[in-house]
Order: sequence, then C-alpha cells, then structure tokens
Amino acid sequence: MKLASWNVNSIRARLDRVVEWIDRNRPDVLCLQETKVADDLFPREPFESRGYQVTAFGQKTYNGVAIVSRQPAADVVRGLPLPNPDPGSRLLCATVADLRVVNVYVPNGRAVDSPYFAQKLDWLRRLSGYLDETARPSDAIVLCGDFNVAPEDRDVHDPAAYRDQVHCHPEERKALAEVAAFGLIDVVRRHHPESGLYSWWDYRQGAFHRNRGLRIDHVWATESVAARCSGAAIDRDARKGKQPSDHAPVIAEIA
DNA sequence: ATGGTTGCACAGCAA
Repeated sequence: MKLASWNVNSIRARLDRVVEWIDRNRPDVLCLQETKVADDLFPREPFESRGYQVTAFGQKTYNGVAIVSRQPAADVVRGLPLPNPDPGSRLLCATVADLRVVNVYVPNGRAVDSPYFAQKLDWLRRLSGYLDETARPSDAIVLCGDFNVAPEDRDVHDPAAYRDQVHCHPEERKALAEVAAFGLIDVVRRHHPESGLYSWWDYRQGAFHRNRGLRIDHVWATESVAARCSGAAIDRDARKGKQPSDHAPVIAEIA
C-alpha cells in the first residue's frame, strides 16, 4: 500500500490541490496535519466520492490531523490520553488494514527560550510514553506526520545558521531519538541517505526556489513494516505552483 | 537588516 503524510496548512485552503494530488498519486492512506478545521466543517465529500473515508480530529483555526484511507479506520484514538489531555488536536491513531497508523503534528516550539519549546519537549516525551504503554516494537506501526524536528544536520540547508535553534536543538533531537528508540526507522532516510532532501520550505524570500529547507516531516516504521517498504520519497513537485502548502508530502510504499 | 509570506478571520497571532 501507498501511505503518505502531508502538512497541508489548512485543508480548506488546500482542498483543490490535495484532491488533485490524490487523483494523481492514488494513496491508500493519507495522513494530514494542520487541517485547521473543526470536524463538522471538514470537507469530506471530495474524498468520500473518490472512495476514501475521512477520520478527522480537528479544531478551529489551529492544528488538526486527519487520516484519509481507502480501507476502514478501526480503533481510532484522538489525542494523547488523560490525565493531561492535549488542548491541541495533534495526535490521531487508527488501524488501517494491518497497520497501526499514528499521525502526529508535533508542537512547533517557536523559540528555544520560549515556554512553547519546553511544551514541545514535554509533548515528545509523552509520545514516547504513549508508545511504550500502548504498543510493542514487534507491532506493525507507522508513525508519521510533521515532527517539527530536523533529526540531523544533513536534514538542514544551513546547519551553522540553525545550530541550537528550534527544529535542530540538541534537546529536541534527543527527545525525538527517544521516540525512535521505541523501535522506529526513518524510511525515507533508509532509501535516501543524501543531504539536500527537505519537506518544508519557508514561504518567504524564495526559500523553495533556492532549496533552503528543512526535513521535518517524517514517516517512521517499526522494523517489520520497514522491511516491507520498497521505497520512500518526498514529493517536492507538490510544493511547486500556485498556492502550495509550505510542506511537501512524504510517501512510503509498503508491500 | 529582525525583514519576508501565508492562513484564519477580520487584528494580530502562529507558523
């Protein structure tokens, strides 16, 4: 099956482009982030008329995640669990076919010296805890989404400029490495070790044209799934043209 | 140089 993850920066603003992308790429599962819409206003019809079902966990204005899938989504979980529920809609889990899909929109963190950065670290630690408590490394799991972290310097167009900055700070890289330590593999990196591969480019100053980007969107899989993964890629072309999202889709082909 | 662009929602914040 083809699984993709895409931060669309508003599903309503991006609907035509997302639908066109689906028609062209025919994914079996499409995980969306930053849908920025309450569930009752999610534009379901274009997906349902194409044979997909939409499982949404959104909110007005900010955040929001959704799983668009050909096959039914079972055992849906919305949000990191109690006793400290996340006020933002940032985590959506569902079982599709034999895969446990965990779709996340990790907090941005804004700036390393801001309280939002501490909340980002806390959120990543809670994600680690959630995986440890609810899943096993031998399960067939895909963790994908906008992680808002560039794991290594080869994921950054200008590592010197980003050194110790948000998206690249050692503390968030460490927190993300703890998530990976559950037993998850970066499937894009497994197939593409080269630098210069990014998933997000700022809207400003021609960043995309100059390929000044960051690889902050990821598809990670447990070993049993990674072993079935015949290829993975970032669809850079989806960042081109009129009114794009600032992120490109990340795609994995899983047997 | 602290700029610049986009989305939401209609001012100013978040990214």
